Amino acid sequence: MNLEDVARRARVSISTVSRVLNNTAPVKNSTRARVLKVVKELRYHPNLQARSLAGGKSRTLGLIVSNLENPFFLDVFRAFESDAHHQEYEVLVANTDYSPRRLVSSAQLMMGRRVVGLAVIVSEMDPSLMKEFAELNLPIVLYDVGVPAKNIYKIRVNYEKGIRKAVEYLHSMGHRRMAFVGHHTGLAPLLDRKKSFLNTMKQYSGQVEFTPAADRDGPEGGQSAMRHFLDSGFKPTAVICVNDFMALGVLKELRESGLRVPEDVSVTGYDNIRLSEFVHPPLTTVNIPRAEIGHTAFQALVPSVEEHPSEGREFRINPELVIRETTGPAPRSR
Amino acid sequence: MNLEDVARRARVSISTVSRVLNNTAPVKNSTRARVLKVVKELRYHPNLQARSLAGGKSRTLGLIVSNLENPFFLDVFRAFESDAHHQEYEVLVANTDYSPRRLVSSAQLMMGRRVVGLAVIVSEMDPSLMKEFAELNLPIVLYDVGVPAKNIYKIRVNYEKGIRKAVEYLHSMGHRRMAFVGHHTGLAPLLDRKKSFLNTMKQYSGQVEFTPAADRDGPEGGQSAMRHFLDSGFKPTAVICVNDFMALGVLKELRESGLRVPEDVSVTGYDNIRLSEFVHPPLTTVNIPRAEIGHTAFQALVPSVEEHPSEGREFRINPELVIRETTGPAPRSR
DNA sequence: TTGAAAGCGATACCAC
DNA sequence: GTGGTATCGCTTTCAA
Repeated sequence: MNLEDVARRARVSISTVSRVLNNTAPVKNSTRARVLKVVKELRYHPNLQARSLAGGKSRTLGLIVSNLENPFFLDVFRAFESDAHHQEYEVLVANTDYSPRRLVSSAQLMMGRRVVGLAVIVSEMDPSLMKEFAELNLPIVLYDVGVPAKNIYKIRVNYEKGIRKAVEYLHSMGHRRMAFVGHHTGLAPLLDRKKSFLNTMKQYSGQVEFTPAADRDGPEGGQSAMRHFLDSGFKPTAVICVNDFMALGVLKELRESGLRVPEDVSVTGYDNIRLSEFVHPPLTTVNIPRAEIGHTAFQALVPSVEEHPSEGREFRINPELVIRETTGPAPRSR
Repeated sequence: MNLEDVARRARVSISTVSRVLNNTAPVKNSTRARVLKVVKELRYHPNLQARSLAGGKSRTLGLIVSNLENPFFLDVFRAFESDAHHQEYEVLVANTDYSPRRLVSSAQLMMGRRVVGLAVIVSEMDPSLMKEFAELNLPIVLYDVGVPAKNIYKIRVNYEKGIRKAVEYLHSMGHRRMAFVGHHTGLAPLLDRKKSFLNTMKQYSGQVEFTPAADRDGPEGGQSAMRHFLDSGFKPTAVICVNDFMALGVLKELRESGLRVPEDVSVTGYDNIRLSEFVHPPLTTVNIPRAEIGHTAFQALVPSVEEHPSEGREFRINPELVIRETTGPAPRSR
């Protein structure tokens, strides 16, 4: 069903139908009513594809994330989507599961859909895609990764600072044997996080032992990474997790191994997802303002009239340590 | 940039470009190569809106859920999306936050996008929308709600049976004071769940006290509902939650009130989300096969060639009790 | 194997 | 106020 069907039935031209549907020009009240009536009767829904093709616009934004299952990304998505809806934008979401291949195909889908702005909140990357982004004439927001360009706005978290805060805190509590649980260390941003840990630890070289391990993102991955440490014989008194989602699994494995948290082992997460308060014990973590990231991304893509048209091309976040109950003094001995 | 730009540069007609892009007719190898080269150089991405407009098709499916934050829906989504991608379908997701208004607008968006199939996995409903669904000429999958019609496939969970299993189990463990934690009891399917609880309890009338409470979906809602019980003076020995997500909050509130689980209070969830194994103690719950729901929904919308074209118009799920560690014998006294 | 031209369902500009 | 029509970027006959 299309405009013509409605027009015929309402005994007007398609132009008029279009006008009443879009309020794009004055229409006599009686005809407007007639058209509206037919629209309702026919349950007519305008073809949005055709509309944006003809109009040349699209009010559609794209959002690509690495893992929707991880509440971190979900929270960013929700803030972004909420802003978008308030301004009558529609958002297309894509999930990559940390796969560069899927990142590329998602981006291509978005471009094919002619989104008017694209937020890429991922950890993986593809060099050629990056180059394409920079050459594109489309506002883009990049998180964690990416080249600079006039159409590209960046959101960065000073991840290292957060890690350092966690490590220093643990060290001050007497911990001298620490482990790092990460995932996808093949991906640059995630590798950097591991390096942040390693670098920070080197400051204590000689007095502190440390080692990293990696597994899938998620509780299962965290659990299996923790099991790896336990099996390997390296028994840390503190475990630093790359994110809260994995920390959930670390806590479980510890519990099942008969180790108490924080008496025997301290654990820290990263992100401060809401779940981190609902596990037991409540998780010590590093806060990253996910909603703010979502809002900022939206702002960068859709510069509001009131606000200054994005002065800076970059938004930096300083993470804060949130001390709860999974951390405590190092045990006397092991 | 469009087909014409590519065509001009490759010195062929747009028809030819279209042909190589879609493999829709034989093209001389040399010209094909030339076209492909230009496509790459120009970083050309076909306009998908135009494509589906011209083609009349769309390979896009719609999925509407009530609350993506609740892992139940996320799991359904992931299974659905995974199947879709394997068959080169794209999926549009919408989240309603249990709002019938948002359900209607999401559905309208999907219809405007001309999806070729729509899965509606929600608890809220709108009568007029339902009627429209039934009149539509579009395959639709409904979960938990809905009218019958030839284009409508239904997925139903025998929710009551699950509740009954939980209640009977708890009763057999000596529990005589039980509470039910739900959310959005204004919505029919959710109200039904509460009623299931109430009805089941009536069988034990005289010997068992019981009461329901409701709050938002999610851990915070669960916590606040549990606090309500505690404050009200009705101190249940067992708490049955409408879903695992809320149970997370119930566990927390109990812990913070100094009540032990399951020694002082038993708790059951519903859904068997993966997180239910990662909380402490691991949650006793009722399993609902979320992935199966996602797969079934996809199958119903996109009948595969091999399978029989969906014989039944309905798929029923029998939930199973999964006993873990949040349930135990009722305490001697309180 | 390739090109020309007729739609697809809207918007928007130009007349009347 | 309202109608006619070019146009958006593509697919799909139909000819050549």
